[in-house]
Formats: sequence, structure tokens, C-alpha cells
Amino acid sequence: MAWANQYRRNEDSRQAILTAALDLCREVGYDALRIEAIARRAGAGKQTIYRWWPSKGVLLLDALTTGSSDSAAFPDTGDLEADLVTQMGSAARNMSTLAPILIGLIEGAHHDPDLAERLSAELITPRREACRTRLQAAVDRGELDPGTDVELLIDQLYGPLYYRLLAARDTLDEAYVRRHLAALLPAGGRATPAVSTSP
Amino acid sequence: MAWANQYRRNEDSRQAILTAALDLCREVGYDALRIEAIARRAGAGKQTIYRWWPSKGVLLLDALTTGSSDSAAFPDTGDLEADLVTQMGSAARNMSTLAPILIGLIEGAHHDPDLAERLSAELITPRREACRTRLQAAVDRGELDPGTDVELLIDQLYGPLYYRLLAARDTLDEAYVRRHLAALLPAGGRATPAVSTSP
Amino acid sequence: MAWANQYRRNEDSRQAILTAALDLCREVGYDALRIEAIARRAGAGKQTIYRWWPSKGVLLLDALTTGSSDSAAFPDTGDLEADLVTQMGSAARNMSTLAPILIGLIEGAHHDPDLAERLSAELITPRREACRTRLQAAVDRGELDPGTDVELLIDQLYGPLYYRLLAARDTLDEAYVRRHLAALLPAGGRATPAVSTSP
Amino acid sequence: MAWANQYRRNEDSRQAILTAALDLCREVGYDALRIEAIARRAGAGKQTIYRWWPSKGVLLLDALTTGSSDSAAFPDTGDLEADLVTQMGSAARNMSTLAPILIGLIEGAHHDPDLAERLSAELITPRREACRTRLQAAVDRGELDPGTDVELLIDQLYGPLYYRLLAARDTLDEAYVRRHLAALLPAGGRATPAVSTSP
DNA sequence: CATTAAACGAGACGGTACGTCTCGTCTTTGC
DNA sequence: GCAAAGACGAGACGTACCGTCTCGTTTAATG
Repeated sequence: MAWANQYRRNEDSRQAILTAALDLCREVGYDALRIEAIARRAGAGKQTIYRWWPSKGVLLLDALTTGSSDSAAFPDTGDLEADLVTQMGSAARNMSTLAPILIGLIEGAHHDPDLAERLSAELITPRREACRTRLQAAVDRGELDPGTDVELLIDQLYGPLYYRLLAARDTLDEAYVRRHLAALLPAGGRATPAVSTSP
Repeated sequence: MAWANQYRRNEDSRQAILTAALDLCREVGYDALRIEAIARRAGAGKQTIYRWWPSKGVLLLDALTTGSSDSAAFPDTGDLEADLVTQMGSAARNMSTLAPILIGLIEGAHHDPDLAERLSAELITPRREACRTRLQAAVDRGELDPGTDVELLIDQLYGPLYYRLLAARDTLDEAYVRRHLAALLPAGGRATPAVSTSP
Repeated sequence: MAWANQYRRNEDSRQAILTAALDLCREVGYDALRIEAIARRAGAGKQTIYRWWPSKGVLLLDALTTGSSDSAAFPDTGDLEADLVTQMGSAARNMSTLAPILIGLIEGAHHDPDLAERLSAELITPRREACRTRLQAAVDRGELDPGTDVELLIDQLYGPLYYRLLAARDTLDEAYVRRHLAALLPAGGRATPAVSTSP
Repeated sequence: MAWANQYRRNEDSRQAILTAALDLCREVGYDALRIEAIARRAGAGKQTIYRWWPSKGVLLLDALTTGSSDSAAFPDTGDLEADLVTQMGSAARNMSTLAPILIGLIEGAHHDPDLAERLSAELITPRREACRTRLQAAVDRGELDPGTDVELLIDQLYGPLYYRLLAARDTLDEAYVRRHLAALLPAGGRATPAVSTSP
């Protein structure tokens, strides 16, 4: 890796630290996660961590984005609900695994502007952006009502997932995502409301 | 207070500690919140804190529920959307003020079963319960479709609020709540879907 | 001990720290002596050391003066040489045991004004003072020549002991002290010079 | 320098390191002297120091013997006291300048056998040897009493200088050396004892 | 009332971890 | 192939808090 050589950085060490950080955060939680413990488990010196990462939050975020296989990319098959099921189902799976890290980062961001910035730039914003693009396409081609408040809709799509996983500490699976989308969006193409008053 | 006297407990001290905990958590965040700092600011001995609260999470939760003026109580005027605006608007206001504490408690609960239990019992569950009751009443009297998945609807109602406030770190006001509800529920009584396909 | 109670200080802990400091300094030397190692061996927290002693030098000096059985007190039997043999023999014995600590303190004092001050006040000066008093008495009552430079004589009495023990790293016993005094002072009472030219 | 080339060694770097070591030791003391600081000031890599010197003590000793203009050589004009004044006055001047380094080396030698060996071989022993030779010559030609214990006399000559400079941290000048010698040796050639009893 | 038992502010204690500095080794790059 | 530069694992620095444990003092309740 040219980048590693540029900075004379040991890639093995970097990987070991990122892995140790993720594992430990899952085991003990963000609040109890200790830099010393990460160094210990990674077989690294503390200085090596402090040299390359400014805080445990940023280290964790790096670990998350480096190691994560999930992507912000949104499919566009022309079928909005199917595309949303695909993307949000995948997101739900990833989030379930990473819940302890994710909630830690969110908490950390509330009093660390640097972490807040990076969390937004590297995790939140790209996903919103991809979703916004797909939803706007749906609006443009008439899949969604022209008056749709896209930003609000994004909140309504993802909010329940975050809420259920992080606050209610409940499970998140694809079936839930399907039910959620079915209730929120018109199924099939019919103009069925998410919630309808009885006739 | 009979309860206080029973345990020979100093009420002034208790109040000072709860206040200091809330203030400090807002200032430095949950992760950096220190028992010693709380004791210092409250002019209390550390032992007094350790005597009455098992962890900083439980202390904060106590501070939150003791000091909070908001209530889980749901009005039932017969107009579901109006009632939801009333209750969720109030909730949104409270949550905005308490976001740094709330996110800390949620994070803490992810690795502290005791805190998880209490957070659920004292904060989350009562509010869900009250909401569930109101929604079920709406279903029963035909305000909502009989097939409504009430639990899912609760997630869809509150999820975006949590998501926006805690994860996206955005503002939360009554206007947002109104727009959210208008999109999610049929406005006015008409069977307008939350999201409609164009004709 | 009233003093200990006054400051709520744990006397056991204090003793364990002083002992550990002396032992470790003897084992590894002043330069390699670590506060952490002292705490470890004494079964004490580091803060307990930092709370009560400002530096490892002062800690060692405290250990030396607390634990040392030797005294600056000079006997005065009327026989100067005999009194010097008594006192300096005792001093030589003590110094032999404490050489590694003593040289460390002397080295430390060269760049730590606080330690220099205390080392002088608690170790060097009292001994010089006691010796000066005894020598002045000898001058006053005619045991020594009235023109004797007492300060210089003190240097000449103790200098070789320090030199031999610390710089030349040689042994120091009472026989050496006797030969030293015999050569420096007139033996028996005759006016034999310390070093005489041949006739 | 042939020697330098032999080992492909950079003489500039060597000089810069020795100079930096001496200066820094004078500034912060032996205990606080850091290899890293020497490298930094000398503009050298740390490895260059570790490659050529086994310890900071040996490096300092090298610096001392390389840079020092003083010599162990003893003059022999036939006048013992004059020769001693010459040599010891010079020694006193040098020692005054180098006291912080000297005391550091002596301290270091107490727990570093390698340094002890070298310090003796390169600094202490040559000077004692030269002094011994001169004193023995004085004994042989009747300048000193045949029964003189030469080794003891060396201790008595140099001991007070070390004691005064290092332990008592007092000044050392030629006047002191003269007084010291005058009291220890018979002045002029007269058999005046160093210390005499009154008649 | 005086006694007494618990809670209180204070803070020392043995510890763990902080973020920084230095150790001595190792690797990379330039001369 | 040495030298400068500097990353690395290791671990000590001096400080901040952890949660526990006395200290005396204050405060209620009981006898």
C-alpha cells in the first residue's frame, strides 16, 4: 500500500489495532473501552495508537469504515420498495452486528465535535445522500408523489431502525424492514396509505 | 418526605447530587462524566453517592425521572393526530433538552443490564405503553385501520424523533412533529396515504 | 503517633515505602530507581508516594534519616583521637551500608536545589556541626594548636572516607579510620606531624 | 583520523554527540540526561549513539576523556609541595568545571560494572598511579618519611577535594589546595606537623 | 435530655488508566 | 553501508478517578 509506505506506517499493527478496538468495544462497551486494553490485545504500544488516531471515537470510526463490507450504494432497479428492502435489509444486518460500536460513536459525537464531523462525513451523510438520490429519482419518474418531503421520508425510513436497535434494544431483521416499508409505502403500486382511516 | 426520613437521608444532598449530575453530563458528556466531579460540584462526599446509587447511569436516570416535568400520559380527545401532536411535541421538547443525557443512558444500557432494565422500566416502557393504549383505542373505535400493527406504528412514530435528535444531531421542534405526523397519518380524516404514488 | 493521625496518614504504608525505596536503591542504583517499582514492592499506590514526597531524592533522604541508627552526636571524653575513632568508625560503618543511596543523593542534589537543601540540613550540616563543636573544644582546651583551621580539618578528616567509599569504591573499616587519624593527628600527645620530612 | 576511517565512522557526528552529552549533563544532571535529548541536540540519529556507545555513562566518560585538557602527568621539580600544588590546583580547576559529570559517573559506576571498570581505568587509576609514583620518589629521596603509607596519603590528598566539591558542594580553588597541603605536609621543609598539640 | 446509630463531608488508600516521554530496536531513505 | 529520520513494543512518568475505607461531625430517633 503506497499510502502506508508514505508514512512509514506498519500495516500489520494498524490492522491489529482496528480489530482489537472493534472486538473490545463489543465486549465491554464504548464507555469502558480503554486505549491500554486495545494496545494490550493488539500487541501494540500505546504510542502507536496515539500517533495515528486522535481519540478512541475516531479510532472506532476508522475501524468501522475500514472493516465494514456494507456500502452506502443504493440499487435502482426501478422498483423503489424492492430497492429499499435490499438496501435497508443489508443496513439492518450490519447495524445489528455493530450496534454497540454505533451507539458509542453517536454518544461520543455529542461532546466531541471532531468525532461528530467525521461520523457525519464518513457514515451518516453518504448513506443519507445515496438514499436521497434514489428517492429523488423515484419522485422524478413518478414513483413517489411530487410533493414528497424527501428529507422527512429518509428520517421516517431509517428512524425506526435506529430507534428499535439502539434505544429499544430490540432485534432487527429483514422481515421487520419489509413490514416497516409495507406500512410506510404504498404496496404493489396501489395508493394504499401507510395508515388508513377506515371508510 | 417520609421516604427520606425512613432512611435518614439528607434530601438537600440528594437534590444537589442529582442537579450536579445532570448539569455535568450536559457539559462534558456521559463518557467523561466523573463521580468525583459530581461530588465536588454538589459539595458532597463520594461515599454519599456510592451509598445511594449503584452506577453513574442509574444516578443519571434517577436525575432524569426525578427532575423531569414531562409525563408519559397521553391525552385522548378523540382526535388521534391532535393528541399525538400534543404528546409528541412535548416529548420532543423534553428530549431536545436532555439529548446528551438520554444518549448516554442508551449507550450505557448496552453494557449494563441493570441500567438497561431500569431505563426500560422507568422511561421507555411507560411511554410505549401509554402510546399503545391510545393507539389501540383509536383502532378500537375505528380511527385507525383494524389491521394496524400498533407496535410497528409506535416505532414509526417515535423512531424518526430519536434518529433525528440523537444520530443526525439535528433540531427537533413541533413543526417537525406536525409534518411527520401529517405524512405518516391520514390528514384531516381523509384516507390520504403517508406516501402516495401519483395517479 | 499523634503526627500520623493528624494528617490521617497510614504509618504502615509509610514504613513499607521507605523500606522498599532503600532496598531498591541498593539493588538497582539511584538512576534506575523507579517510583513505580517502589510502589509495587511496598504494595502501595503511586499516589500515596506522590502525596507525601516531592521527589525520589527526598523520599530516599527521608528513608535514610528515618531508618538510620547512626547519629551526628560526638562523644567528648577528653581524648580527641579516641573520640574521633569512635565517631568516624561508626560513621564509616554506616556509610558502607548506605553508599549506593548516599552517592545517589549527592548526585541528585547537584541538580535539585530542594534536595540539596534538605540533604545539607538533615545529613551533612548536623554532622559537620557536631564535629566542629568537638574540634573547637579541643582547640579551646589546648588539645589542638590554636591556629588550627577547623573547617579545613573537618574536610581532611571526612574527605578521605567519602573519597574512598564513593569515588574509589573501596572498603572502609575501623582500621583504616585509625591509620587515617594516626597519620593526620599527633599520636599519643607527642607533637608528631602527620607527615614528616626526614631529618 | 585513521581510527575513525577504519570504522567508517563520521567524526563530525561523534564530536557533536560528545559535546551535546557534556553540555546536557551540565544542564540537567546525570539522572535526567536522556539519550534522545543528546541525539536531538547533536542532530544525530539515536542509532548512531547506540551503535558506538554501550551506555550513557560510558558516553559521558568518553566525552570527558576526549575533551579534557587535563592530564594525569605529575611534575617532578624536586619540590614535593610545589609539585602537588601545581598538579592538584589544575585538577581542582578541572573538577570544578566537570563536577556534575563527575558525580554522575561515580554514581553510575556504583551499579554498572562496565562503567566502573572504565572509570577506574581511564580516570581514577592513572591519576593515582602518577601521584603514587611522585610520592614514592619523594619517599625514596628522603623528601618524605620512609614509613609513609603512600596509598593513605593519596586518599588524604585528594579526598578533601572530592568531598568538598561533590558532597559539600562547595567551591574549590588553588588557595584551598595550598592551605590543605600546608596543613597536611610540613611547610618549607620544617618538620611542622599538620596538626600539632600545644607544648 | 442524653445516648446512640446512621448519614454526612472529607480525604487517604490500593489500584487502573490517562496521554506523554524515553527506552533500545528496527526499517526506510538518502548520501 | 553509514547516517538521519522516525515508527515500533515496552514501560515509567506524574495526574485523575475508581470504589472502599476510615476519620470526626452533624443529625435524628430512641430510651
